[in-house]
Amino acid sequence: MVSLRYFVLGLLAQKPMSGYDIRRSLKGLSWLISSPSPGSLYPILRELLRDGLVLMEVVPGLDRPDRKVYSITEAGDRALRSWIGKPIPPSAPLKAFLMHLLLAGNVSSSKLIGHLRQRREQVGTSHATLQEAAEAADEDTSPGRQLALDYALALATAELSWLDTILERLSEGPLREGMLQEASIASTT
Amino acid sequence: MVSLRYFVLGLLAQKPMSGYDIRRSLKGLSWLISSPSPGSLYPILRELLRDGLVLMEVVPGLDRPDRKVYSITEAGDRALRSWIGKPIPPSAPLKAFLMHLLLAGNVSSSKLIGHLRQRREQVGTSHATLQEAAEAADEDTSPGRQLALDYALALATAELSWLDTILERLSEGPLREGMLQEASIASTT
DNA sequence: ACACTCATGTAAGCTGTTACATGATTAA
DNA sequence: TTAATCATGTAACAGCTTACATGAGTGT
Repeated sequence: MVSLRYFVLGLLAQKPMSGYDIRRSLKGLSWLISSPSPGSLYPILRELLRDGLVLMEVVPGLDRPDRKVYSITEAGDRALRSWIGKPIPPSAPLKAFLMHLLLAGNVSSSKLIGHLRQRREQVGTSHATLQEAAEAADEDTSPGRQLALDYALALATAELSWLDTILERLSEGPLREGMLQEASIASTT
Repeated sequence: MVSLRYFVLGLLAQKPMSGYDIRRSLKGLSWLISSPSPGSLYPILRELLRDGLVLMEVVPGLDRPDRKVYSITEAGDRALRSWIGKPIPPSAPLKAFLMHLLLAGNVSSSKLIGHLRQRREQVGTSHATLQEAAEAADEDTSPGRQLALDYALALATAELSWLDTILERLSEGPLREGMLQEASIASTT
């Protein structure tokens, strides 16, 4: 469900690329996702091709190996948009959400806001749960547990505040330059 | 490497339990880890038994099904401590780190501090990377990418500040009651 | 001579998941 | 009688990873 598959499709939606190009692209996003090994990327490309979501063209390389350049099809575009529209399960790791954001931000601002709102709710719920657990903790609670709880609570609080800030700004108007860097810096310095 | 395996072992180090008990215990920690399905838990117990890290005793239940109660062995205790002592790879998800913290906090405060310091370094590095990426962003950077970057940056900043606060407090003295709740609240309200 | 980048792939394994299967006891 | 709790497990699959394999060209 995290699906590198769709993330790759999202990259191909921007421009046609070979497997190697994709790996380089993904390395540039290493702050977000650990670059997939060829062992996962190439099979994914074959599946996308098999399912008709991409086309493949062999571009002979002069002085270098041939490249298989993949480009997205209309069906692929539909599949991508449908995937972006789908809600993200609360259990999904943060990275899955960031990947969704990244793709949604390139496609539809209303879907983007929808995702942010949904995330705000999910984090709000888990924040409440954490706070209950923290309040229920007493001197019998193990130190490790107390630490872990406080850690998780601090992060949930920060995430919540970031989401609220961004949602407020987005409700005032569309995404503009300079709107973002300030959000994180202001809320944390 | 995340290893539910060792987390289960850590639970058994506190008191002997049956598979069912463990599942209940883990449900109580659902804010930390999604309770493993029986499909992953029972095979793990069999492995631990096979490797001599736990013992198993069948406790016949009157009026209810028999229970297989597992208890940790000396070898299991050694394996657990050795695991807790191992550094956590930077690529590990946050949850893996929290699990480590939780176990380490119950075992050795020096190892706990070691883990926190190591995490501080790792988050510091990724924070620096994120900040570089954020500074390199210009008006050509896609909105999705800007958002995702800022999101990740805000979280890394919050995590860093929590870690610094806790490490400072721990350097002044051992973990005491009331030391924690304040940490997250102070840094976020 | 050695290592690195370009470029593609396969095989085996790890760590988990979902869904299924079984069967007794207790509460609504 | 229907559902929930107690208690154990299997089978199949998902989504990766690591390590291996191949081969040309370029730089030191």
